[in-house]
Amino acid sequence: MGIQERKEREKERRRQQIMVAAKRVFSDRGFNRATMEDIAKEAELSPGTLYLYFKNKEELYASLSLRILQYLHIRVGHVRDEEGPPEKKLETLIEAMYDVYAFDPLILINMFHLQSSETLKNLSPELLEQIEDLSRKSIGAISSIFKEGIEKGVFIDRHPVALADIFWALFSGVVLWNTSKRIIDIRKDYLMQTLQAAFEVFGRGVTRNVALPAE
Amino acid sequence: MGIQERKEREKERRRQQIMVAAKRVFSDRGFNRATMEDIAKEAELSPGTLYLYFKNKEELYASLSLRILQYLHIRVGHVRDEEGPPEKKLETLIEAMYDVYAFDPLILINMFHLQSSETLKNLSPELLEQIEDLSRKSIGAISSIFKEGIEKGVFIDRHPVALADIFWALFSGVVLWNTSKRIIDIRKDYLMQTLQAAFEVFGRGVTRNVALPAE
Amino acid sequence: MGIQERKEREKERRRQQIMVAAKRVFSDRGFNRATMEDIAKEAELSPGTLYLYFKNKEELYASLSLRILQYLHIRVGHVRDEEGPPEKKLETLIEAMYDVYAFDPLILINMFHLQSSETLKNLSPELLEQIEDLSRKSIGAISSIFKEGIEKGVFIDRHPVALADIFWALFSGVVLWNTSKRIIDIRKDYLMQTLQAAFEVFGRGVTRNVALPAE
Amino acid sequence: MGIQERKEREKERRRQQIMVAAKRVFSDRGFNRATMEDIAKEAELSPGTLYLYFKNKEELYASLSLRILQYLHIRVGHVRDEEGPPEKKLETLIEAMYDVYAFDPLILINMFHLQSSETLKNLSPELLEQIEDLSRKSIGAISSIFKEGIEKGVFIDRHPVALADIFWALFSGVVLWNTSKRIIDIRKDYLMQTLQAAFEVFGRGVTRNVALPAE
DNA sequence: CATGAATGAGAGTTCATTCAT
DNA sequence: GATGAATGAACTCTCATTCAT
Repeated sequence: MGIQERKEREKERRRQQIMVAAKRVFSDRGFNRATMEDIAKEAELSPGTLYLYFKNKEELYASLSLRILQYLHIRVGHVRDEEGPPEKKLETLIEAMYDVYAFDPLILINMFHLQSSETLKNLSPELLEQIEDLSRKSIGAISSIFKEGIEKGVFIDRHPVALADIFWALFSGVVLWNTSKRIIDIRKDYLMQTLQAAFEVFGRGVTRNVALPAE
Repeated sequence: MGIQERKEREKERRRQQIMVAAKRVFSDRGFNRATMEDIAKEAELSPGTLYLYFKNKEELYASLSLRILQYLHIRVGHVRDEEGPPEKKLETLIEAMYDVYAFDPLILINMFHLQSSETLKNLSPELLEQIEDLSRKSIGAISSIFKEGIEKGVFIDRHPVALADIFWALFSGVVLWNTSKRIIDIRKDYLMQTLQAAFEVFGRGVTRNVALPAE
Repeated sequence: MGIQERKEREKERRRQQIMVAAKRVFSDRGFNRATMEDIAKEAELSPGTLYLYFKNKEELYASLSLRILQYLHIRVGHVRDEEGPPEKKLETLIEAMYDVYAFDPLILINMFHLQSSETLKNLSPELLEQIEDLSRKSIGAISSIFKEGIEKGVFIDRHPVALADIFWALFSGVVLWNTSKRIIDIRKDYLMQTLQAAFEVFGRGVTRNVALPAE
Repeated sequence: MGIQERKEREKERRRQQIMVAAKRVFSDRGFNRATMEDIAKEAELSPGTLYLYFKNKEELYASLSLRILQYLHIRVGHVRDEEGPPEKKLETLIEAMYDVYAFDPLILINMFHLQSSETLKNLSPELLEQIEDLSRKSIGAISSIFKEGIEKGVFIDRHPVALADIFWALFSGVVLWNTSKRIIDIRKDYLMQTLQAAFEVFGRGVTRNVALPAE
């Protein structure tokens, strides 16, 4: 058993090693321009080995997203389950988003690309299922937060899933649009300011309150 | 002169014909899986002809975005220049977004993909310049609207460009996230509802008002 | 008839116009990298027009050689037919070579390339026949000069055609090798000195004389 | 170590295998008409494999020349370094040329084509450097031979490099011109006789001697 | 398990040539 | 005769993937 376990651990380590390399290469060159050989070199492995751990290039790419989705899932789960008023939870949720971004910015952007792309259609059913599952659960958890807020009269009475979608769309939209602007003008990076303002606007917009705090 | 003109018109028609075909194929298969031969077949032309009108595949892809960017630019310009209070202008701006979406949903999604992708880096300088220019001007026009609103005390006092970025990011984020959800579950399309709610939240969030309308 | 003639002349003028353009483009870019469109642009004509005057690209290329071959043929013919001792004729022959080179260096190099290349195999029988004919006649004329010299005891008793071949090979070899050296080191061009020395060596080598002039 | 060595050897064998096939195909069809697929088929390999050993078609073509250049370099080096009077060295040098020709006639002709062609300009700097280097050294060695002969009063007092150029130009010119004649009239091949006569003429021409042997 | 040489289908692109105008 | 847009075959080259070692 001990041997079994060690082998398992080693196998997992290898996977991580590959994913770390893949992340770097995909981030550098983008999905198309990155070759499996590039990744193999970066991981100091042979191309063949990559295929022992990942079915193909697309799955390797998608696998990167999985980790961050898991992290997202855990974090929003915690936010949903914590004690406190909805306003507070929204605040914590926003903080979670910053952490999700900080967890791995490049992979996050990778994932947003993936989400809205052709690649999604060509994944193996199992992997697609995992991605869907984590996405659904995360959106579900966010929805719950808004649902609670609506029920407590704190948030405006819109479909909780819609609010969750909007929240997520705003987050991903700002990150992507910022990336795009930086491609054009590499010097300026206003992501944090823009995200902060975006969440502020969202908070104000979703909050029902008559007596808004003086902005 | 008549001949010259006719030729010009025909040339433009050919371009359109190719772009229509390209749009279909790119939307169907995505950028990578779409081949120039696919597009040529769809356009009932030979592969070589495509290259008489577009320098390469990426430029053809990017050219699709240009038309919608021009439309966007015109629409937001009008909104900025029209008479009326900022609240009204925001409403018109939101309507413009619906129209931009309706103008060509597939191309719009194409464009959002383009914005946040490696492809952007590989365009010809001229085309990139055009895209940048229209983007900058459009964001600039949206900024002006918010600036006016801030100065008149209607909108919260945040950097107008940040508000414009947020507005645009929200729009693109919702459209992309919706697309993503539909890949997973093809049956449901809540785009319009979600967009509406998103703009409502944004409107509420950006409006300074003491006395918010009962939602 | 006058009209007929004028048309003929104009047609010939067009041909020349194209050949002038072709020469420039072929010299600049080499056979492969030169495109028919390049040549058409250089000639300020349309690609289609080129095909009214030349069957295809290879024939256009080969046609360039024909003019210089004709010039060569005329010049060596004159040398053969002139009065004077063989030594003098060899001198005049050498002068003719300089003139052939000066007649059009680029085309001459073109022709040497053509001679020893795949292209030769793919010409139309008529054109090939013309080239062969002029080559044969020119080599024939040179042979005659040597034959005469041999018979008069001035030149060494080797097969006159062999001597002609050697003479021509030396000339083309020096020109080609010089071209090659200039590709590598563009600054130095010792063609004239080398040619002069080459012909001197040849002259000394082919002359039977017991009493060689002190060199 | 044994394994390493075996792999090295096998790799070299593969390269040879490809070069042998390439030689055949290039000789048959010439550079342009030969396709990489042709060569791959001839080598009983897949097109992709060719690119594991050669960067592109031009480099494969040029690589053929390298071997013969190396052989040339070695042979002329030996001639230069051997003991004996200059006349004897020239004789040995001429013998070396026959051997160079015999070493691989097709490749030699290939190389002469390469030397005087556009292809040369498009090689990778490293390969070009190698070719240049070997050419320079070989011409240098030949020059040394002539230099010695001049100093000893055996050869006429011309620039040794010029004499080397002439010698090489004569050799390549005769080989190329013979090839050309054989394209036209495939039956007759007087190469050996012509070469012999050419070298004889050259020897006589370059030798200073007052008392030439009766020819 | 790991390797990495080999694969080979397939891509984008070019360009000599044609032909309706 | 001249045009030049259109053709489409053919090319080089890439790279995800496989499999014998």
